[in-house]
Amino acid sequence: MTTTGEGTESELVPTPVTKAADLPAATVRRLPEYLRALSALTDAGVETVSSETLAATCGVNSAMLRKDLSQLGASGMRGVGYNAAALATHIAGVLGLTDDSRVAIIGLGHLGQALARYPGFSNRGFDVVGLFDADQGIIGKDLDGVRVRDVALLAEAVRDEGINIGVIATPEAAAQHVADLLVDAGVTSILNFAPCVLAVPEGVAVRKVDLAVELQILSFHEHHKTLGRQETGTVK
Amino acid sequence: MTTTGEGTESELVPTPVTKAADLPAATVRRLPEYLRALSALTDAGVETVSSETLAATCGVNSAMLRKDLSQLGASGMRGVGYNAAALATHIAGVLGLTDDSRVAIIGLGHLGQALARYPGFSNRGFDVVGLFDADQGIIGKDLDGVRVRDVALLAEAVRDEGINIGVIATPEAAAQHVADLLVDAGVTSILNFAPCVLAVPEGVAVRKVDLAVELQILSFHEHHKTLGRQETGTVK
DNA sequence: ATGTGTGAACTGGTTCACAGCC
DNA sequence: GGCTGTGAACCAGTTCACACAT
Repeated sequence: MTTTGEGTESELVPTPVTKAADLPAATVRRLPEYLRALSALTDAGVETVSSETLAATCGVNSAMLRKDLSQLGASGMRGVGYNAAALATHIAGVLGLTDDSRVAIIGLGHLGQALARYPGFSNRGFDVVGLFDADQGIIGKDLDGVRVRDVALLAEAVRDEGINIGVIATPEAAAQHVADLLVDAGVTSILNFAPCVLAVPEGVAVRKVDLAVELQILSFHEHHKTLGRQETGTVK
Repeated sequence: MTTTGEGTESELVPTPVTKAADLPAATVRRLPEYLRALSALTDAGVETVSSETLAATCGVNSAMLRKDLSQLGASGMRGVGYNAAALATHIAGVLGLTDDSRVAIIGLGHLGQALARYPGFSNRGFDVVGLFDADQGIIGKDLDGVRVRDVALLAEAVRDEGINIGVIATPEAAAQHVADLLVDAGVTSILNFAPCVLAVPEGVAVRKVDLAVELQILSFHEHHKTLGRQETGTVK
């Protein structure tokens, strides 16, 4: 079974480790936002940024930002702030973005095609190297330079092309099967857009994005605003 | 059913209130998943379901499910379980799905077009009645029976067509402007796909979906898995 | 016997407030 | 002065375990 991480190599090292082994999940969720804000700042020529300023642009509390950053071994200068460029590099390193991840998208309906062409992926360190579908009408089609292949070739491609993230954009009915294919081929990170819960073995990370769920949550707030008085429903 | 009609505050009322006024955010997030699982069950002919079973299909702890349900005034029968159909109806009522929400999508690039045609919206009680863009090359185009209009007509349409949810699928640069338009037109629920933090007044609910962020979170886990095992761990 | 409903314990996450360094 | 780093207080969310209804 998937060996549960056992990085015994650096246990004796006495230094304040830069290693970000087990960050709280809540912290990890916020890192990409920090990174994006920092990129915007450095692009604008900013060199140093205070936790107060950065937190404001990310919509979070400054104390939380500082705690998050200290948890990953990043450090600012007291009285000054953080070096924006260095901090961005550090966060990118913690997130493992230094070498591009190789992504396969399975299911090239409207959503899958949109994902395949989504500039935010390539812009932020993700190479979409594989597109797969079961529909002969789509197989062979070229999307921004990547040809759609038969899903039967998925396992081979995962091995040969070092794909390490699978994005499932199939209909619900096919999602679990595709997940099984990915897992069998050795993929341990899956992003699932199908509206269903996937069963995967331990050690495989699955994140689910259900577009309709987001609308339903908004619907709840909308519904309860219109019930009686208005409510401060500003959620994140 | 769902007598959630009264909008009056009920602090003095001694009865076990059916009111789902301020549900914990964590509970609200899970309701759509419960609803989806229940729909699947009723479609399969199931009449009664235990918290244990339902929780398993939703991937949550059964005690949490029971607590969630009791918090919205739903009730099962001790020793038996929950009536699947009645529970589904009740949750739908709490989420405000009894009358379809009217959705506008702004920005019809690849992602916006995919959203416009996403079957999960109409299937789950959302009417996409408005499509808007600023690009003359897209305005006028017909997407599954809905014509793309000039974003200049957005405010008018919001008022005339009772649009109450806005979905922003524009590039980052336009997102805040569109959000302002929506807010000015009276929309208080926004789903934002642009990778930026929107500034909105109190009382406006914004949910953000950043597709790249999800990949970055997966990247983190992937990165830290491979710190322990350096070869791609194709373990079965 | 079975499975809900819920107080109580627990875990994780956020905010506060201030000591310490620049 | 200004701002980071962090213990302590606080709060939300989750799990446990069991009384109680059917």
